[in-house]
Amino acid sequence: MADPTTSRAPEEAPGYDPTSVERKWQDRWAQTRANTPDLAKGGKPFYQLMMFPYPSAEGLHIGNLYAFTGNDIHGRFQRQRGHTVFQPFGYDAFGIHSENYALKVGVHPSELIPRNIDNFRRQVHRAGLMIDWSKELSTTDRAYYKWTQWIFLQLYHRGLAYKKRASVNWCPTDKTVLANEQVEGGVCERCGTPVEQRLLEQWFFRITDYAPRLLRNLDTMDWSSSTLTSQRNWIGASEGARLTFRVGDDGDSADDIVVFTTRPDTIFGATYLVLAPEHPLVDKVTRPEQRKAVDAYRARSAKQDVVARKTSKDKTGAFTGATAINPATGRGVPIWIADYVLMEYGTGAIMAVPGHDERDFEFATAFGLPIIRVVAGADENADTPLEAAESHVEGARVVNSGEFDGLTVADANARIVSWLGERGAAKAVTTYRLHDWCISRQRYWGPPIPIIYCESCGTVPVPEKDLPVELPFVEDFRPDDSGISPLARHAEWYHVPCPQCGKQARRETDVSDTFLDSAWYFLRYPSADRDDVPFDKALTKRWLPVTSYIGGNEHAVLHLLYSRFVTMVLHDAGLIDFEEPFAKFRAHGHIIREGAKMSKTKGNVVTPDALVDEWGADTLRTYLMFLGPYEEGGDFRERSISGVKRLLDRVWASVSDARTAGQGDEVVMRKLHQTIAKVTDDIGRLSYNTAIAAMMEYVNVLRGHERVPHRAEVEPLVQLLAPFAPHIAEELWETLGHTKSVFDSGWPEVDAARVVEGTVKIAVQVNGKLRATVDATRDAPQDVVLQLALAEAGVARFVTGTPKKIIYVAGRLLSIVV
RNA sequence: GCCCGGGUGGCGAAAUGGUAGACGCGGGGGACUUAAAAUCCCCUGGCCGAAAGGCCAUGCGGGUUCGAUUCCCGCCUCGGGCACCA
Repeated sequence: MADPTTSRAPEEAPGYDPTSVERKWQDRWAQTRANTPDLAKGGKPFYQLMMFPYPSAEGLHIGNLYAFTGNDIHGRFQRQRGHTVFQPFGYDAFGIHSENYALKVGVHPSELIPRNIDNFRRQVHRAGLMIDWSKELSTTDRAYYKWTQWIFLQLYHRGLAYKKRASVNWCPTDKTVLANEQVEGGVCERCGTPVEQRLLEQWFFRITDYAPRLLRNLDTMDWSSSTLTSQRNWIGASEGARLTFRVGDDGDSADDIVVFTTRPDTIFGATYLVLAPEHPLVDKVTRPEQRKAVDAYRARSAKQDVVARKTSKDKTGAFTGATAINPATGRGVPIWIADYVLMEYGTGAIMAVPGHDERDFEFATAFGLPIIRVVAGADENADTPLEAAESHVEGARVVNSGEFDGLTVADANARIVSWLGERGAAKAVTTYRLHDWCISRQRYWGPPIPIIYCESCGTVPVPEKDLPVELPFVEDFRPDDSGISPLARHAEWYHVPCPQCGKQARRETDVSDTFLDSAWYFLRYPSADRDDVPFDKALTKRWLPVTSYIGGNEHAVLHLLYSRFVTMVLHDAGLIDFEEPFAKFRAHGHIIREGAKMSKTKGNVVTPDALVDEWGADTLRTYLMFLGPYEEGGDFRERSISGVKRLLDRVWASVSDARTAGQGDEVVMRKLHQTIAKVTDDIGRLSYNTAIAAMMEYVNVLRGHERVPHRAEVEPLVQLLAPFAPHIAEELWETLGHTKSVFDSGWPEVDAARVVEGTVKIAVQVNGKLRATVDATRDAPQDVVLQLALAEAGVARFVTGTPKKIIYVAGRLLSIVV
């Protein structure tokens, strides 16, 4: 870009040069530690948290910058409003992403990650974010993951960490375990090979124990409603009942099959039972003559890959030869196995009601099992034939159900549960869809799980004093066919004396899930420079829970739920005094480009570096926020960035011109105070785009006449602009003769008296159509406005007789109905 | 299939019951300039009309209301998430 200063006459103020202004203020902020608040003493603590990024090799993505800027504006605004604002930054640098990238380029992650972090830090610095760099952290720091392991131990000691055999996603081509996020539509996201299931011993956290609380607290939390909804759906509570069916032709066996259902009212229509193929009772109930068929089916479904299971919903199954007694009808029903029943949900067994469940209907049709109607809609009766499963509830009544016939679904539900309950065959329960959190990763790049296995002592947690269990340097960290972490190949590390008996023992070789790293980083930040504690008690009390957290909704479930869970556990352990980590959470939208998602494969990625070079960080920041409503995202169109640059140029010019002291023009000052009111309100609710538009409007008024602006007209404008464009604001604030930072200058006050207009335009409608506007005082009485309105030819023309009705909204509109 | 968002000028958008299109981009015209850039000013939803003015218009169809982009009912469509959850 041409340097605008060269063409200027010497007596004119120098033009706006973003590069030098931004460098100057970034350096000054660093020198004066301007963004490092005194966490121990600063008044009105305000913890503004942004989601820390995974430091990819590609560098900062424009989407990262969009997220950070939205936080930064809110944080800077709060600071100007008088809060001590803590806005830290860090890196979520462990995990499969780094590892896979390292494998691809052949550089060890321990070398790659610091490099990436340096690049991220540089880019974040250039963006002018108000970061307290004294508390910077990376989850890969020894001083960080030591405490991640400590968190594991806290859960372990409270009985919330346990090991069990569970299936993992296995890619036979890459010979590696895949996280769920790496499986797209049943195939490996890297090579496209169908993913298989493998059974491995894995560590789990008992998050399901906390499901009711995780769900209940949502009702009173100040979070984006979309995020709350996602969490509710993910936890997925279902109200229903456990019903017990006794095995055997006449219910003589000692075995009970317990099913879960949300529709106990339909039990009279339960014509068969289905067990998940891996259900523990399958072996026991299967009759000898059916053994072969059952075993064959179980073998097949165990081997079946994920793709087949996800794409084909055809119903398959096998008959066990056994029957059980329906506790409501007293009749025998056959017991089948089928993979449409999932072992992980409910009890792993269902009562099938083919008349009123689509899946059961398909299965019953395929295998010729009886279908009975037990619910009838308003225009149906007990004998209306069923063409398909009918699941209606509202206005429906129970039929073919003995003494319960004629009851509504809701009534029948309650009555049947208590009726069966008296005989010990039913119990009302709530089932959750949430599963326990599998934290094991058979990988290299993560914090080793701090557990030691000893022949004599069994599973022994690593004593706290021995933390961290350091991640050793392993040259070849490629996962292999064994499904065992590469850490097992490091003999000196792997073999370790038992902390209890001192005998030769071996370490757990799994590392923990990256989501565990990020489930507590907000607790660490205020104490990030402390090595002796995970988080300082006093600082934590003062700074947590997080005051304001703004992040992407892609983390609506996992990260935010895990963070809540870990916080609750630490609360229950008496380590912190709050159980919800984020007092306020807002989900921001996503940025797309020219109507399409930005992605490397589409080749439409824009890089922040190039944009900062060309336009300056202030313009880029402000432009990103101007694109659209922050909570909905925006469409990046580079051509329109010039409008925002023009705003900054005009503000620069106005301040440079403003030499006159005094009151300021009345019309301009009124607009100024209206603008202050709007910008203040808009930033508070993250409506950044309209705040910027309001400032543009004000600048249009300010520069509308051929006149020299007064100081009083521009000074508050600089303060309003500061959160969006911090560098230029500091520079202009200094130009205006201030020695303190604009961020310590406060926030302009609205003078309410100046905001109100003397006369206003009042819209006049006839039968709902706008016919004229009239000028009147804000509080003019209806009669006066009506007279004015009728004097308008455009109104009189349409008002022929006496008006039927008149609606008057003072200061806004007059509506005449004829 | 289920859940959550959207659909408004040429484009990004604003207005959450009260003058639809603020603000910005793009486009057109003009001023300044030898010229260009920059800057500044004016115009810019569609149709009819010389003008005054009128009519139409917020995905589609209904409804409530003096008045609906906004609230209600039914659909179409795009984006995101989940998916045999009993």
